[in-house]
Amino acid sequence: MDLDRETPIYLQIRDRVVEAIADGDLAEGDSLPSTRQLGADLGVNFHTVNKAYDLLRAQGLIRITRKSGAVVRRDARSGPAEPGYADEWQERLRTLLAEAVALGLDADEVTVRCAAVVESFRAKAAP
Amino acid sequence: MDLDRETPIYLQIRDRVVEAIADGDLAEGDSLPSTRQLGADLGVNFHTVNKAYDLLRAQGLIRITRKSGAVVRRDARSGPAEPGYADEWQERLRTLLAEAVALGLDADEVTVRCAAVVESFRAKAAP
Amino acid sequence: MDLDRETPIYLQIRDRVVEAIADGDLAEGDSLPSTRQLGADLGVNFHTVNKAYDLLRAQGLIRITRKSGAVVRRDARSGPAEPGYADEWQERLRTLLAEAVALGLDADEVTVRCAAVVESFRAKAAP
Amino acid sequence: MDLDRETPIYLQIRDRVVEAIADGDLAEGDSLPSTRQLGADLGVNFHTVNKAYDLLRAQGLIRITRKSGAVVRRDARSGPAEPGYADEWQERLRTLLAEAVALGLDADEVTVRCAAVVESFRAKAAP
DNA sequence: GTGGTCTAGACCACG
DNA sequence: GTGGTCTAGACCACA
Repeated sequence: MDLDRETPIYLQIRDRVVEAIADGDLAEGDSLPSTRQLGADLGVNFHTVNKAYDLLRAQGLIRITRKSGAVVRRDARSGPAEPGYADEWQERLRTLLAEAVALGLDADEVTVRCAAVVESFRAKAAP
Repeated sequence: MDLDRETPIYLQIRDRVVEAIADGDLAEGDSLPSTRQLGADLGVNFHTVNKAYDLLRAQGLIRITRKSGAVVRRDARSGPAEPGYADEWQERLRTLLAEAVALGLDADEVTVRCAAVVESFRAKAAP
Repeated sequence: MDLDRETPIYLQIRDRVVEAIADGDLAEGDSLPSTRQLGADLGVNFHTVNKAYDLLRAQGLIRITRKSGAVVRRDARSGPAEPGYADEWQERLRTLLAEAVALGLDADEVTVRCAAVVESFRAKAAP
Repeated sequence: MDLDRETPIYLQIRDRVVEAIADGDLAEGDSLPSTRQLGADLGVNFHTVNKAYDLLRAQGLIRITRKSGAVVRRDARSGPAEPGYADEWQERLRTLLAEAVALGLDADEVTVRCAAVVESFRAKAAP
């Protein structure tokens, strides 16, 4: 977690969890650390962790119970995405790719890098 | 331009300009509307447009002169990206793709959509 | 800070911070006053201070977080400059030195004064 | 003259003239092109050139008469600078050098580059 | 309590 | 007529 980055900490935490799920490091049913625990580990306020978990819950990636804390609710194998999500997501993808293209990244280079990222998820999640 | 969105207006404006450049709708040398003009068109304060333009200038995409206003300084054909940019960009790409994968978008589906977006840029910019 | 000067206030603020870093009065990790605080101290609007800090961030000299405000991110000891920066900078140096020479400052005098300034940075930063 | 630069055109014109004097390309008594002529050559309004000449006159580098137009009034050999000028100039020098140092240019490197610029003036002006 | 965003209006610099 | 600067005040996001 890079405390001196422009993206808010709670978003960074969410992003790391999301990537861990995509990587297969976190699978359906796995428990996340308690907010206080993770907050202590990262050196941030547990409210900040709370906010990140809240976001993940809102997206349906985890569920939060008083008893067992935060648990991964879905991963890459848990079934297809919600209808409509893909299109909304592609809008954001389009914005991100446009930036790279406009700034001079070759179209082929962009494709290659997309493929590389996807492969990194596939490779780690498959076995 | 969606004023009721969570992303700041000035970022939305920047994103639209970046996409227009990637699409080829804006090419090197083209003029952008004046800040006051675009502000009036969008129903936002010209300072907000100013901030968007300032960001675009900081990224090297446009140049701003008092005389001719904002002019596109580089497009997809203007030469390679800054060294190091691609890697920084890929970090953000990884985060975005991870979200899709975690939420159940098939890896192949992700690849296909990346390719589709890239092609849309290539198709419009090429001819 | 001279409010009745031709150089914009926000640039004067930036310059003072840059000089403080070069002098070693501000070192990596040091905090800058909050924008509202410094604004009040200087008798200027906090937006003006904000603009100065924004410039410093764009140059990589400080980082800004909502929590801890503005913090010095690099000083003279933080490693080499960006490639290409030195040449761009030398262009500006050439313009400034040319003025002194044209107005009758002896070439030796110019050299001596350059050395004196550099030494003042070295002396204060070294111990 | 770089029309798409952040520095105002009239300042760029002034800077080029100042450098030409420091370089010895323009010597005391030499004539500058008429404002309309130079404006046409550079593709800018002659009022803009006028403003540049006005600045040069204010600094005492040229004199302007209706009859002979703008003429170089002093160059590097025309005698010592005005008292007090050197100190005011050094303030600006300090700001510029501080930036380089803060951004990681080595103190020795700065000294070397200062010397290189001074030498370039000496070499061209001497013979 | 910190910075971020947005609005609003004034005046100036540039060309 | 263009952008640049500065002021001012409001509300929100973050920690």
